[in-house]
Amino acid sequence: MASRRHVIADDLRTQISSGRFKAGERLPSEAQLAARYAVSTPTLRNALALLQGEGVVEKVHGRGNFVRHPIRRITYFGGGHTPDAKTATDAALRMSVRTTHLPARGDLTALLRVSVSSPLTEFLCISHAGKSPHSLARIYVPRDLAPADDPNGYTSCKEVWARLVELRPPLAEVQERVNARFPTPREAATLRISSALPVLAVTRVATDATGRVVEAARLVLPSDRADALFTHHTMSGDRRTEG
Amino acid sequence: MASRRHVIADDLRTQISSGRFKAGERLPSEAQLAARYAVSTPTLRNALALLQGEGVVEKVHGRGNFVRHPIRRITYFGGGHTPDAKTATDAALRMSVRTTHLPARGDLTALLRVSVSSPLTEFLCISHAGKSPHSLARIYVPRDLAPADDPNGYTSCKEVWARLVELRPPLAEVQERVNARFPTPREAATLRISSALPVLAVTRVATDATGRVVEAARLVLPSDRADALFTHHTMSGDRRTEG
DNA sequence: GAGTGGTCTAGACCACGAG
DNA sequence: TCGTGGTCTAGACCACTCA
Repeated sequence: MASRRHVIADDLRTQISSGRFKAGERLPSEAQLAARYAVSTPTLRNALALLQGEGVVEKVHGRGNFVRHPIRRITYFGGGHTPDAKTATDAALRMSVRTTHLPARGDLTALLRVSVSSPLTEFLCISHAGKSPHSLARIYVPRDLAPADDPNGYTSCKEVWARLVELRPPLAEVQERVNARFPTPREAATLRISSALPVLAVTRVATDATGRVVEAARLVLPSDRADALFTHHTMSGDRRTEG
Repeated sequence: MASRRHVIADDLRTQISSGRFKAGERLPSEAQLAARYAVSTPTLRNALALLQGEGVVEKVHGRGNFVRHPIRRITYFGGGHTPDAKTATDAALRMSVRTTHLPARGDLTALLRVSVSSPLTEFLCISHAGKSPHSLARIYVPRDLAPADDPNGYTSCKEVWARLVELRPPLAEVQERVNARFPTPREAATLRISSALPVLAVTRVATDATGRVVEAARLVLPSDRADALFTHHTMSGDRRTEG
């Protein structure tokens, strides 16, 4: 009982992996493909949406559907690594930062465990690879732990993070909650992805030894270009409950 | 530039959160809602798909769309916890296990770092809450680390895991790769979810002190009912690269 | 302006669930 | 059998990209 879109997606996938369509190449237009498979455009688009979700195909509005270069995926490393350590592993990634000051409100108060209107600093980080954005991070820290405004502005993410780490106490715990969802229209526009492409949403909360939340972050990773990787080393004597 | 489905989804969401539609209640049929909002059925279904992705609405084929009971989400705990520890946190969860023996093939050989046709044992675990399935796990272990077949069969997951843990050396590292994708048709049927609902896919690889892979697992968590949570404790002197 | 994908329409037919 | 959701059709119109 395979639906039509799956049959078409399977056929295109094998044609791509067999080299019939090469990486970076543009596929025939959706209208042509629909005619070739004798289906309507919505059905063909559903098939392409499957391949897009697998990271095999990339849709670009107004230009066409393109075969993705294989495994140009970025990996988010969880477990205490900062974006700085993350980007260090992939030098090809550019990252832009925008700093804003704002009062705590809504669910941010619960995340950071601060009272309403408590002063916060937001870092809006967008990483790019080539011309298209790859991931989006909104990082919140209490104002007193954020670097003072630099009249020159911070040009690089690295610079901001170096100052941030200077200011704050060592982290004791990093907790990351991960789920899959669709992007908000705003996120889809910022990341230039289809709103039908699921994203990996990571909510990261870092606390110091006193239990104070020193950083909360909301990361949005498009599923077609990013994974998250969590590594846990079991120390001797630290065997978790396994029986 | 809010698309129609987002407007409708927003309206329904506020009606639900305001108590206009109560938890467990059935929404009007899609045809009725489409008429009320003066849109076509596909558009209304897109709006419902958004709410379904948020876990606000649950679709049941042949019966209707239902308002979900709030936050009946299960959490997958990453970082060295086994399913046993996971289920212990939520006693309401039933879990069924099916054991199969199979030779290593395809990407399983790479995951477990064994040669092709190397003997493996697969545990297919499906957790249920109430009558509907909640998550799916395929766990693979080398045959020599798997408990021998019990003529009585293992009735509970707990029993299987107790035997499994007896047999294997203590874990040294647990690595979990997480991404978001759409379920395969098979997964969608097993979990009784729509194939348009994204799932959280976790690939877990556990190695012992010698570097041998003692367990590989593929977990599928429907995004409307499950999160994954990773907690990392920074030991003193174990400050990760942060500068 | 030509060609592309993005969204939507107003139906059709099939598959599922319950009485 | 009936009402439900699941899938699909054959268009339409708008937004974006590029020459």
